[in-house]
Amino acid sequence: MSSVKRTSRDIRTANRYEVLRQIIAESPTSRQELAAATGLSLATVATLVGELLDLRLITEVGFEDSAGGRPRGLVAVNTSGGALIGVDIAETYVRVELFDLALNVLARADEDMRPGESRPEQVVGHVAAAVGSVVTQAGVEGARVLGVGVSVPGQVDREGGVSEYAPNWDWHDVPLLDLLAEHIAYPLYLDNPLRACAVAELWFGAARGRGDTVVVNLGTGVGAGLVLGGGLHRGVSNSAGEWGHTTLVLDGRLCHCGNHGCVETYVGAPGIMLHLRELSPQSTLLHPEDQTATIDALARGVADRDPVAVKVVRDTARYLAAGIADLVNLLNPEVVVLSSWVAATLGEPLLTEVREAVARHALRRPLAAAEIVLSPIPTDPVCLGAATFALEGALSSISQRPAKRTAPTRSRTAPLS
Amino acid sequence: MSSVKRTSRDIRTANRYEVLRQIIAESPTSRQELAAATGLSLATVATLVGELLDLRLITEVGFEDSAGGRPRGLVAVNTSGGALIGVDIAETYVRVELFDLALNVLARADEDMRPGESRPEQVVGHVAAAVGSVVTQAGVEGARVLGVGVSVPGQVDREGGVSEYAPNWDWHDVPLLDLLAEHIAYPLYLDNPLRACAVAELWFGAARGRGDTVVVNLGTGVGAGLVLGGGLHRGVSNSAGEWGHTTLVLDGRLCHCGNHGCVETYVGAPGIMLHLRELSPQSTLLHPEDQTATIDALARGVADRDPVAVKVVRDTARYLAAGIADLVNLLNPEVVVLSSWVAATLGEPLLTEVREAVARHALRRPLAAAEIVLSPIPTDPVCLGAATFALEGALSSISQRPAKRTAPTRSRTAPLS
DNA sequence: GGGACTTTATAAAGCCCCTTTCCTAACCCC
DNA sequence: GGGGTTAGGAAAGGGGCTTTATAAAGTCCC
Repeated sequence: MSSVKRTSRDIRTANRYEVLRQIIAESPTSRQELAAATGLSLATVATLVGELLDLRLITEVGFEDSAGGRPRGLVAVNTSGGALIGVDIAETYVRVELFDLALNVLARADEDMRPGESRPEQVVGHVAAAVGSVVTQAGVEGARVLGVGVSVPGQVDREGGVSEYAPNWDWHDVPLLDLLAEHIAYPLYLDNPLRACAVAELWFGAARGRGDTVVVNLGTGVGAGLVLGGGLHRGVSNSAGEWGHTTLVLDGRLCHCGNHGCVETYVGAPGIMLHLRELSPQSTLLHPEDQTATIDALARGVADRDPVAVKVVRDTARYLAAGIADLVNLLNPEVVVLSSWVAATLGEPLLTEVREAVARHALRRPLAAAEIVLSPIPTDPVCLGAATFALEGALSSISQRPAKRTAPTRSRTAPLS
Repeated sequence: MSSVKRTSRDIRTANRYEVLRQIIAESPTSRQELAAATGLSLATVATLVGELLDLRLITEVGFEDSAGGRPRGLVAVNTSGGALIGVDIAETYVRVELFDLALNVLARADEDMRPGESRPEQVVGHVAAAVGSVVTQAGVEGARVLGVGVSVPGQVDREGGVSEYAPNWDWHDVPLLDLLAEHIAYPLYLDNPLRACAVAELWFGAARGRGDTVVVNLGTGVGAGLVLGGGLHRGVSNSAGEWGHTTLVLDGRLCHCGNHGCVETYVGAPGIMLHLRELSPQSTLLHPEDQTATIDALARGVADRDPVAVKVVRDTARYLAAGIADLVNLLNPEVVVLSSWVAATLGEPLLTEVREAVARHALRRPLAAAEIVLSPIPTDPVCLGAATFALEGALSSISQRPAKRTAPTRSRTAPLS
């Protein structure tokens, strides 16, 4: 057989996700509202809510006022019913956040990594320390940590928990989860930041309750997470979404991937800095060794109508829009989300320019269907997405039958005669 | 709710497709083989085979020799159990093919359209004439025609049967199926050639039994059909796959879509001709008014090691490969199929060059997973795909309960107290 | 030629989903 | 406190798939 075997169980899992998503999004809510929002029958919603109650993921929190008639029972996320941890391993830092079940950040730990620290053991050490730290800070008991999602750049084998290739450290087939498991006792889940951001948007962001979505990630690196058909599109070897190395300019700038003119070299933070330097080598906006400071300065510059800043952002938006228009034509998504720190920092001015430029490039019909937005997620989307992987893991590992409290009542009748 | 609601019925439909696909692919086959090939249980396969037998789509054709044990019953496509018609409406011609249920071509009719003939009524007239012709030629009774699939270029609303936008004739919102229904009494299905080719590959070609596939269409126009997650990816407004207008060269050749440097202007037949003319304006390969003749001549030229032809094909392959590499990185498919007449005509030499050039551009991991092949479909893939839409339509409209042909033979034993 | 063994195909039963229907519970208002 | 109204749960029903049992149809061998 070819593609994954679909079974009725997948429907159940998807519905369970959907209901929980809805509850998290709108926290005191009633079964009626859930049924309306998900399109499921009241009975199904009731059983799913029952499951989630049994798992202590949600609790009953009173009743709605009624104007004649039995009042609706309200359920809400049981914020103290568990904790989820998201780990964002990046090139220069490790960030770990601990969330309650409403996905509020309860604790955060950042560890900087010096340029030399590229051995897996060193990275694992930082992660373990930070995870220990957030658990202590938040004061949760270990037993309540439902899982730890880990995001590591590059190519990932999620089932095996292996970082197959991490370009920044030249890792090859590092069994990251096994190494982490020696220090961390909670269930571990591995994936990469592109997919973490995408799943964060799917659960809590601009893709929630919408159709096909492209999550465009603008950070130091660039990539796209694809939410197609209601779920993450992973491709056949879990490496879909490598959009950063799409050729944008034939024979353009040299990229570290070896090709020329990749999207990433124009709209990634280093590419933006390069453009700024080319335009105005002496610009006060430029902080040569600090991407974050430079992008921050650019954003302020745009607000102050600094012509250089405006031009840099506009040019960046045009490059970006050329790429996004191609995505819109190819995939015909309902939503395109601009995510990650560069997008968050440059914000509305970037968005406006991108919208205009995409409108000039894309075909009419797919364009009409596509809405381009900034990510509405206020915190670090990678940590949030990583934690979401842990949440999904915890939810999908419910398979034990409800235990059917059958006393041993001579179940199988003896053969009569 | 957002994306399509999935129900257990969809599973059944998918399984029915899968079983029939398998039977068509390997025609006398047994239930055992089907179960092994599809991963379904024997019982499920048996019921599905029963359904297909009831529908007269397949028949029992004897038994396998056995070496001890009951021999396996063999089933095969019931070629004479029905006919399917595929209609390929293109810019300059209408081609109609009539297929038996094994998807062999039984009859074909081509109608040329003069440049002036762009009114929907004129096109509909040609289609109706050609459909009538193939039915007569093949000598099938009308009642045995299960459906007619129609492919029309551009943007299509398949539910409504409307051609929302056809660039070559500047059609807007033409209710094509309604117009056709006045002349054609069979069930009608509408879509566009990109998706027709993709679905042809999914059922009968390189995507059968494989994972995610990109079908790259090289004809006068260029586009991509996406087979993701075991089914056609349509996007949110059924216009996914518009890959021909992806920007390949910033500020490159002007495209009729209004942009510059679209893939289509380089690897579509007119683009290839333009390149040939630029390289060698007096080339004997060039047939200024005839795309087909020129591409044929190019193919022969490559076989004869004509340096101009070789260079044109190599350059075309490089442009094409740059685009394909981006698709491979973005979608991480298992298969990339080169389809349509330009790909079929240029054949192996093009494929070889494309493979090499993609290998230079794509990232290692997605590249390793992707196999690039020529379409193995020997006939017109658009007609075949269109007919496949009709087949899918006929199959999915089975909802009537099997009627339980219980002769009153007291089958159910009376309760023996 | 008839048992023994093997293999296939169908029937029955069980489990998992989801939905519809019915009924009780809970609340408002008069 | 009763009538009207709405919520929520239990039961029944329908569709799907699988496992297990049984019937059917062969081969092989004595």
